[in-house]
Amino acid sequence: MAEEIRVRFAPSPTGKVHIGNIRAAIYNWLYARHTGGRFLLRVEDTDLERSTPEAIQALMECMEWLGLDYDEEAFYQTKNKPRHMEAVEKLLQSGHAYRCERTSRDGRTGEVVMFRMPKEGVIEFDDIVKGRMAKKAEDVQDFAIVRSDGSPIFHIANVVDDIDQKVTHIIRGDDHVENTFKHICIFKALGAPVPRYGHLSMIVNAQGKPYSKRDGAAFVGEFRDAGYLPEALFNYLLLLGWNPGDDREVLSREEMVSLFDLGKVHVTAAKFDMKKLQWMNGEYVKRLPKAEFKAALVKSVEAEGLKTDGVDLDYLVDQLQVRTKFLGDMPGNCRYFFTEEYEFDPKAVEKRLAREGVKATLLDLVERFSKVEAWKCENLENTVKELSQGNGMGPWVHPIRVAVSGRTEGPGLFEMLQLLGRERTLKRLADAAEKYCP
RNA sequence: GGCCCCAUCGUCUAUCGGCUAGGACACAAGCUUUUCAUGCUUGUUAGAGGAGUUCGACUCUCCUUGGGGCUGCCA
Repeated sequence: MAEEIRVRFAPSPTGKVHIGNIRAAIYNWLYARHTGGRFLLRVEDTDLERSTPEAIQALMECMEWLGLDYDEEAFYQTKNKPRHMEAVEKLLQSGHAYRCERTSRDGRTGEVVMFRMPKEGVIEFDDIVKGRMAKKAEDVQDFAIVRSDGSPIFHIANVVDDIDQKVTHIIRGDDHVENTFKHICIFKALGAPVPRYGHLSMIVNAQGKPYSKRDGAAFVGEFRDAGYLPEALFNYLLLLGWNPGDDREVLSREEMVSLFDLGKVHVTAAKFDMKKLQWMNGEYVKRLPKAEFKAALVKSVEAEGLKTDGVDLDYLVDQLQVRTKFLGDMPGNCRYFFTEEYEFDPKAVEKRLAREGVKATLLDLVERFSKVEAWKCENLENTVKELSQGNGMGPWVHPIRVAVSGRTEGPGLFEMLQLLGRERTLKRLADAAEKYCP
């Protein structure tokens, strides 16, 4: 039987999950799901100040939001400290480590434990994404594995945890390549099998530097709060460094799992393109089941303390879904359907209402619309068509739109009027004529 | 400075020696049209530079240039 593949996502719970980090999680998850292996979570909570229960909670929420479910119980690094120290003891006894007086960068002096690097030979490994990697042992310095306060340092904790969690493939950020040469030596010194490695390129900004919060939204939570759909973020991040080999871009989770190939992940850094993410989100919003979109609409409306009574929501969804790029745009882009306290865009008023003759036009429309028998968009459209006599409906359509919605864009005008209903339409036309027209 | 890695449209990318270099985002134009979108059609834009290998190189090799990573008692 083939060895079971076990990968892990090992974030430090700092309260916010960076997109570069979550992309590593995505690739790990996909690799595990594709190969039928296990995706493990290890919380590297050794930084006691930042590792609060709230931070861990936030991390878990981000993973759940993206559908990154993990197998087995979450592993907490702090709980494995005895094992870290056991390993250190073993290294000390075998001569792979030694105690040493040292002064740290920030001026602390004390006795630390150093790992002894081999002094000759070549350390090499086959990186699943970067290919053959090699480095002369002499180019890697000895490094500390236990602080002067007795606490284990990342390098030893990381390796011991990977051994204890039986991790077979370590898929992590590019910034760890240099560490890998060190870690391989630790695995060997401990007599443990060296796992396979795959190093992921970084997500960078327009300047080619690592993408950070200075460049825009950089944490998963920010995208969630901005109204991005988890599947859209997931899909976009996946495409940033991998593709199925054909022109498909919008992929279902099943397709992703079956097509994903770690060996085809790109070596080069990828620039984060918010515009394309936005497009991707629009694709997912369009594909959302109507019921789901409707639920989001209702939720957003009620969140503002408004009621959805009296509005044909299903018909509104038909009109709205195709022109909504972010669920977060609601209810802003359709607020006027649910309240009489909708805002008027000053520019729209200026251009479409505050003109000579518009008042008469609107009042005339009130007259004509009130005679329409069935309040259906076709009938309303016919009414205006009669007025325009085939010369274009602009002179009527634009003022009506601004009068009833306060804005210049939105669903088809007559669909909009149908949704608003006769009473509200007539009142809004009359009120706007009074309030904004000369 | 030292070590490691990388290099196709503005961006994400296809190409695994045969290329009139394809797709997507963005941008522009057109169609549809009452607006904004959607949808459809079309267009502009790419192989960093130089050697070599080869019948043939974007694809392989080397150099140069440019970019990035690492060089902690951070992870």
